[in-house]
Amino acid sequence: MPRPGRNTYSDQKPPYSYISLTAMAIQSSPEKMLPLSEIYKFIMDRFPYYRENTQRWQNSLRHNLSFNDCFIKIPRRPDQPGKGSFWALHPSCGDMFENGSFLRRRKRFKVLKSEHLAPSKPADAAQYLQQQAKLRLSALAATGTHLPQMSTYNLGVSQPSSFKHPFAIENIIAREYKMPGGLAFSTMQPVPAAYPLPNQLTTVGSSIGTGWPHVYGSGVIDTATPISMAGGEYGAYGVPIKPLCHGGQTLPAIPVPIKPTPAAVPALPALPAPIPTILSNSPPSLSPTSSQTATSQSSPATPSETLTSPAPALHSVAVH
DNA sequence: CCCTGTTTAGCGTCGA
DNA sequence: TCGACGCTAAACAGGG
Repeated sequence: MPRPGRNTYSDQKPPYSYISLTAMAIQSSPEKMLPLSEIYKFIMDRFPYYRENTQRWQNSLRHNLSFNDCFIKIPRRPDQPGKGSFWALHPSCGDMFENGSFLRRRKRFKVLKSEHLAPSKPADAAQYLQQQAKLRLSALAATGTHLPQMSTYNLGVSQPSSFKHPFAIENIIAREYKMPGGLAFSTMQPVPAAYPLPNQLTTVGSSIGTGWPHVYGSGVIDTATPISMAGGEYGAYGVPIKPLCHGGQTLPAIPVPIKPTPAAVPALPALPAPIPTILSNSPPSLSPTSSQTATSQSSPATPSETLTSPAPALHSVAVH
């Protein structure tokens, strides 16, 4: 199979499904939620391949957002003009890619139908979620807790502030992005968070999310290309082959899913559920399974089994 | 009008 | 072989 050039994959389809690409984009944002346009932007900035045929893949991507329960829609606040809603990852979509392949999930993520804890009606669900979020936020504020970059969902969960979600920008793109010491995100953020957190942290990922410098174009990527992880040079994009979405129970900041799913409020209530930590800490031993470069199709080039993640996210409903 | 979002359908690939 | 999953196309509705 053709091995993509060293510096560019512009003509090669990245070894990631739209679901994983979308998840990456969402997770790269400080708020853990992005409007559709920003998701497009993220993907196009990062993967030259997707700068073409936009009509095609964007349609597919939209399809995925609507079709997959792992994505939840978060409405804009009235004072936030703009088109479309924000999209976030469902709290329990954690181990979708546990098998290490980002082309094919082991199971499709589906929201649990009989979530006894959750309200039955969508409307109630949204309200419920909002309440939950409020509670957590206020609790957080009260304790002066430093929001560990992730989300309020991590609250209650014994999680060290150093926790880094697999989708965390650190894991995803940190490789080639040398964040200029805590670049403030605020000023460059084109789209205000739907539900800004009190402590909108500005750690690493901050500068990336939406207004991040065109890293790719800036040469950071093409020149770097240092990583040789499974799948080969895709590391150049800084896309973590492994750490991506696995067990992380991260969440969009204060999501208020408006998905028309009847019982669309699964995991949230179960917040205090322990998360299969590990992942984040999983040694960066992205074993260079090298062998073959992922060519989108055919072989997912299962990039490494290194991320031994014993516990298959329990509460994540990988029903299907 | 364009973008966003939903839904349906068909086809190819992969894994059990 | 079959079911699940992913990709693509397309139609349609609603909103800015």
